[in-house]
Formats: sequence, C-alpha cells, structure tokens
Amino acid sequence: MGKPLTSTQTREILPLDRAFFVRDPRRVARELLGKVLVRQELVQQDKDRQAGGACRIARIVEVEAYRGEKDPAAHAAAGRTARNAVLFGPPGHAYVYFIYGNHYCLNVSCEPEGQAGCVLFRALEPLAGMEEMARARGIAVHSPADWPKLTSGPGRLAQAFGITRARDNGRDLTSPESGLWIGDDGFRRRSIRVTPRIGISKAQDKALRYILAGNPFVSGPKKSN
DNA sequence: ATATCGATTATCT
DNA sequence: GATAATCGATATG
Repeated sequence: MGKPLTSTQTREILPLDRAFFVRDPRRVARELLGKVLVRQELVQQDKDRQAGGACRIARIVEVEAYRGEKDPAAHAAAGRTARNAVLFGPPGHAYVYFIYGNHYCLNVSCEPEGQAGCVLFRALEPLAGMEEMARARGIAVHSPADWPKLTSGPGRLAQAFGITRARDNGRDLTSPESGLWIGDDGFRRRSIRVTPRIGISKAQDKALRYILAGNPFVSGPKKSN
C-alpha cells in the first residue's frame, strides 16, 4: 500500500487502567483510537510469568459507542439478561456476542458497575503476529495489501484474535495476565472522524462511530471514512 | 464501485 | 418464529 501507516515500531506497551473505562462510552471510544489490542498467552514457568506462544498486536482504528439502557441500538437497551450481564458488571471487561449465526464481536464494558455502556471494536491495523492472524482467519496473506482482510470489520478482527464467547466473555482487558488486553504503546493519533454507526436498524441518526481519519484499515464503504 | 443475497444460530418476543 | 452491532460471493455498471 502506498499510504503512510501508523508506526509499527516495537516499544513498551503499558496496559490501560480501570479508571480509563469508568467514563461515558463516547469518551472511551474516542480515547481508544490509537491504542493497541494484544493477544499474548502467558505461561507459568518457575515462579515467573513468561510470554508464551505467538503474540498478536493491532492498533485500534475504528470503534462504536453503545450507551447502555439509554440507547435503543444497544444490547442492554431492554435491561440485564443472561447474554449481556457483563455489560452491567465492572468496567474494562470483554463483552463478546455471537451474531448472524457466524461471527463473534468484541466490546469493552464502560462506566461504573451497574451501568451498561460499552465500546464495539470495528477495525484494527495489524502490527505484529500477522501470520497467526491469517491462520486464525483461515486465509492466505501474500502481501501487506491483504492485511485489511485480517482485521477490517468486527467479525474479522475477532476471528483474527481467536476471540469467542466461550473463551473470552468477561475477560479483564486491563491486565496482561489475562492474555487479552488493551494497551498504550506511545502512539499519538492525528485527526479523528465521527460518523453514524454501521449495520444497525435503530438510532441510525446518532453519530457514535469513531475512526482514525484516512486509515486504510477502517471498515465499510470508502465514503464513510 | 455499489447492490443484493445466502449462511447459520443464540437470543428474545 | 423473527431478528441480528457480519461476511463473502455473485451480479451488474
């Protein structure tokens, strides 16, 4: 691709703390742009936690905010159920749901416990572990031009990171110990764009989709980027 | 480039 | 029984 991508340099990644997620999901969504999602299994070795297995890292470039019971398009709109219970629990945890009989989608819970706001991950820019992502996706990747097929779209990124409801629903995304977490690698984003959400049938007028302007990994029709 | 459609199942009415 | 925060394939301009 001829376009400038966000940095792929390897630097220390610091996990986000719980307080980051104790805010309105619109604010959390905006702040999550430019952060990274990490899948890194940790194994017990002697008395230390060691990194084990392939490490997958990707930058968050597109998210949507869902506003709990105030939001007709949110899964929590009708109150707490068995499916959405995580949304009403503590902030910073993974809410994973299964959709269209085919795909998983990843969200992170926001706001204080008892309030059900969340942020949906819609697209990522792969930074490391692309071979592992391709294997998880079941596709061949021949060049960087194929990378968007790994993580552009909520179903795709979940599959690339091996995320399922059975495995990851309720996982604490603030701790590297959990093997799936969100961190800050020092990247400083430039402009952000806000648009209506994609793929919903209710509350379509509200602008609650946040993207890194011009990033080639953002999903959906080009005009919405 | 845009449009339409089928797949496939957990969840809720 | 209907629906759904999607994807990939196919058709058409």
